[in-house]
Amino acid sequence: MAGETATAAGRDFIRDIIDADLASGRTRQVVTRFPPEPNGYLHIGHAKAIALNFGIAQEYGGRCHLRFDDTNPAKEEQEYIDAIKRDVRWLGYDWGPHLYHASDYFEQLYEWAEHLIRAGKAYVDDLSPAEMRAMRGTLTEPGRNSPYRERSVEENLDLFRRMRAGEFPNGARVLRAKIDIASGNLNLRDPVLYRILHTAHPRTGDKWCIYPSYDFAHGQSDAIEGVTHSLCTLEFEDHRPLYDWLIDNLPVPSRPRQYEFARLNINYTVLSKRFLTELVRGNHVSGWDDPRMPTLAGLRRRGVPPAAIRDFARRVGAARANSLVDVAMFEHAVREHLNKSAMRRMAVLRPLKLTITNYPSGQIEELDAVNNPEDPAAGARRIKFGSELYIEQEDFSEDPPPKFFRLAPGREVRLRFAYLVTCRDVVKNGAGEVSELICTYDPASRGGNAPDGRKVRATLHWVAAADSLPAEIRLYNPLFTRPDPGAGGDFFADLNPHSLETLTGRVEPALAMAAIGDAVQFERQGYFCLDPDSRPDRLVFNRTVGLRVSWAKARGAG
RNA sequence: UGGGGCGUAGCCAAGUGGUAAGGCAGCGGAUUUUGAUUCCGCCAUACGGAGGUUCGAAUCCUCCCGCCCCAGCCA
Repeated sequence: MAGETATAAGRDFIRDIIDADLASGRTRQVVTRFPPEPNGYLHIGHAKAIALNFGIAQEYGGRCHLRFDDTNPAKEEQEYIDAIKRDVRWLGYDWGPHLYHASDYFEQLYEWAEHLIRAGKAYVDDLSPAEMRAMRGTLTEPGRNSPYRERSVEENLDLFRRMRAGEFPNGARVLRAKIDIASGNLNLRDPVLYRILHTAHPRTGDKWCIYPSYDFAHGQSDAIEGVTHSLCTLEFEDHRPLYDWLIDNLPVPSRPRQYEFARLNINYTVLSKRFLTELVRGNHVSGWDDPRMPTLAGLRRRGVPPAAIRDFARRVGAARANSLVDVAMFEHAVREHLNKSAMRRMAVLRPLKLTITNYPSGQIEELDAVNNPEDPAAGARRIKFGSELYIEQEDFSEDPPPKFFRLAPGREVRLRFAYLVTCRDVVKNGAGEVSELICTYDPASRGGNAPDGRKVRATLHWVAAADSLPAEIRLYNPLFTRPDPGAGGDFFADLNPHSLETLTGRVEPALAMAAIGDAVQFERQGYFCLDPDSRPDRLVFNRTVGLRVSWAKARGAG
């Protein structure tokens, strides 16, 4: 992507392999593919794989295909196909005309299955799933050959064709590769190539009632498409011998190679489709796009820029060691991108009234406020100031602890872009809580500086009572309370009950013009974006990520 | 106990026989009308451990330890 960090593209063992393949002439043009199964939404772990595959294709002037691995109609849905395409595009990648489905190749795969049968390298097995499991052996004991293993080519062909014709019920028979039932690699113990599944397929409808297994579909699809480097995660490592066996024994048009890298893990969240699906189905979150979810849909709604995700993927790199990345690294990438682009606005999350007694009651004046100190081109805006304002509750302390620089009785601070004010009195409600601050201001400090040059330790954000809008503010915290959710045995017990905090704050009027998804920085608070739940009379903002708070640690708070 | 992998700082991660990149986090300091940003500095005599080869080893050899994956007609 243009504009990506100037740092050199990450080096990794995959790029080293490609360099060598290019140098030796084994590869002319690099072709990769991202092969999701449409049985759930994409998450940031997939983003790593997407960035790797599409990124490599871009760097080497090759191409990357989007291919749906739709070989199991029992689990796959059109909704997921649509969502995946939307998310990959949003991430910033384009597969051009190269949109494929494993189901596009069903006829060819079927023919190759017969080819294997004719070559005496595949057979129809009548064993039940339970029998097959019992005869497969264990991790330490070899399996035993199926009694159907030596059927004739003619009988296998006949049976396989009748499987296709729908003559048998689900589970009655399968087609198996004849490899080595005693192999130490369980994937080579006569793996299933085809199973009977009387289920309609999202794309092929009722045309098929037998479907190829992942192993039989994946490598052959790669070969059909001319994929040169088939990148997948570590758990498929044991499948590589099978991948190669099939390629070696079939008249495929090209010779793809599989390489495995470690999947992404991030602490305080979960990156497994199964668990994410459970969170959605169990209503632990509002949906796949709940901003607390690590899904691309959730991150988008939360306000994370796609470029930040790409950058994060690049920083994390691709290697073969299992790892658990600190979510702080992700947040850093998000802040880095938003800092440069987000307009600054003032918003008070937990309002505390502040009245300036020596400011002419009813008077309103306009002050200049820069939109983004990081980007002069972003210009400035006018904000209204009056005698009645709101500041942040946490910006006042009646009995300030050491190192607390903000407002306190008798203390003077600056109101950003406005004036220096001094707290003269504190008003409390019946419960003894501070409900209002009585202050005076220095008329000579307009803009925020006193003519005599005196300094203040703090600058507070604020909003004018009469010129601000109420808004719902949603603060998101980690979805889980422990860095490794589920490691204690119960994944749901680790859910963070405070992962969502909803507040009603007040924001400056300029925010009414925001569009859904627009990123803004609420000064001194963090980056926020307008949520789709917003209505003209009820703005709703999501906190994408907070600003760094170095002083919070000093006082032992979070 | 079978097969396949992986161990470099708190977290990622380069390194491929010549004397440990970079990022995140952290810690100092400068600047600052966001306790933000930015900037400067610090942060592995050490590469899971023990032997060995070599003038020289994170890199080669041997043994040991630890962790991950595999027994779906899921992907």
